[in-house]
Formats: sequence, structure tokens, C-alpha cells
Amino acid sequence: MIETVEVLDPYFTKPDLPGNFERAVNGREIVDVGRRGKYLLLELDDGLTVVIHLRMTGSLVLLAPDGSENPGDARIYEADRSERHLKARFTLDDGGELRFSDPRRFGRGFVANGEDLETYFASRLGVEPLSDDFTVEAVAAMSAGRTGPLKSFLLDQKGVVGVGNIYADEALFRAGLHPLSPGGSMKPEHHLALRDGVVEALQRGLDLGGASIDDYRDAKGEKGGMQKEFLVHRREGESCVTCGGEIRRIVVSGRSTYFCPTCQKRLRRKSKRK
DNA sequence: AGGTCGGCCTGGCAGC
DNA sequence: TGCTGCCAGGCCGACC
Repeated sequence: MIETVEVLDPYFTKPDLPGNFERAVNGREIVDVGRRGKYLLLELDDGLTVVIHLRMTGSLVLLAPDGSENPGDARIYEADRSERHLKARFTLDDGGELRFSDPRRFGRGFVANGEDLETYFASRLGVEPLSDDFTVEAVAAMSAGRTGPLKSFLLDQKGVVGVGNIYADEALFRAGLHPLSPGGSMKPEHHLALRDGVVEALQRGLDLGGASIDDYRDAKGEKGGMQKEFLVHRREGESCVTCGGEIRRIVVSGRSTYFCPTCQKRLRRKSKRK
């Protein structure tokens, strides 16, 4: 049970007021924990759901009641580290503590009922890439007619959810697709390659516990290992693992984008039928 | 309507 | 040393 929640930075609940968030959460039981896209969900015993988005630098760390008995533990390291940027503290009745901290103040939290949440997600989020719904046909359907670059297509959460800048680069490299290729230029073999590239890149990230470039830590305060295995991301000037050529960096829709010009061939826009 | 871009934020770092 | 300015990026709203 959550005994109390303290919102220490009103930005966390913006545009709603911290008091509303606190009143809705205080004294409630967490009956389930879930996720939709990049949104974390804490389902409460009265049907409401706490929704938290970490954005880039937010972290949610669970301090166990016995955490302090184990100096040197990553959780303790993380507790110290998060103290400076602590935005919300959930005090649990077992003596544990759930902390949301965020140096850049981009992360947000709010409370919503099931119906509102469905509406909220329906207008923003598409298919889960690690579900059975992420088929070749789905990729074909959602990319059809798109003229914008593939990179933008992957970053758009209304198509596939959960893919951010890192995994978009890694997925496109795995798929052998150029980030500037128009979404609608893909043929069936490219739909398959892109689907597999996205799934492989995300699965590799999960296996390695995520990518900790600067801030990312898991709920126990541990770093991930994905950043050590980037194939292209943040590797400008380094050698391609496949062909040995030079990795390039360009900017696509305002985001740094890394790719291998040799392995990732640019597709031409489909010409209109006469 | 799809696509693009700037703004929100702050820490870290390069450059002077 | 200390200042300025840029970069990082998920999402949103404004604009074309």
C-alpha cells in the first residue's frame, strides 16, 4: 500500500496540480503494475491508474525496506544519486520507498480512470513491437503512403510504440534500411526486415538491461549494458561491424541519426502509376 | 492530413 | 577560472 506520496516538484504533475495527484494516490493499494508503450502503469485498488513517463532522464527506483542494510548495493548508490533530483516519493507501508527522480524535469505523472486512459492512449499509441500484433502486414499497412523518412516513422509512437532514438538507429541498421528512405518506399522484403530489425534491437536491449549512456538505471539502480553493443548509434567515424566502412551521423527530424552508408541502402520513392 | 520544427528542461562539455 | 553556447531527446503544439 502507498501510505503517502509527496510530490516535491510541481513539474512532475504538470499541467495538473500536485495536490490532486497526492489526494488520489494516498492510502491506495497497488493491485497491478503494467506498461503501455513508454508509459508505466500502477493500477490502484479503486480503479484509477497512476501513469508515469520517464522521458529521457527520469528514473523510478524501488528502495526495499532492508536496502540500507547493504552498503555498496546499487540501490543505495542510486538513492544518493537520486536525492538531488528527487521529484516524487511514494512511501510504502512495508517500509519501502518508490522514488521518481529526474535531473531534466521532463518526466511526468498523472492519474486517470480506465476509460480516459484508453482514450488517451488510443490517440497517441500504436502497436506493441513485442506482441503478436506487430506483423509484416501491420508494418506494411502503417508505412503505406508515408513520404517522411523511415527514422521519423519509427520514432512516431502512433505507429510502433517504444522505439526511441537509440533503438530506431539500431533497428534500421539491422534491417539494412537507410534512415532517410521514405516510409512508403518499402517493398515486402523490407517490411519483414524492418519488423525483424525492430524486434531484434529491442530484445537485445532488454537482454542487456537497457542502454545507460548517462542516466538510465533500472528499478534496482543498476546500469544496463546495451550501450557497449551499439552497432551504429553514437559511433560516428568508427567502423561498421559488417563492412568495416565508416559510420556516419546525420540529423533527421531534429535527432542525431547514425548509420552505415554502405550497408543501409537508400530506397527511392515509389513512382506513381500512370 | 501528413510532415516539420521549435520549445520544454538541465547537466555536461567544448571553446575562449 | 568562469562564462557562453551547444547538445542530448520524448513529446506536444504550432505551422505549412
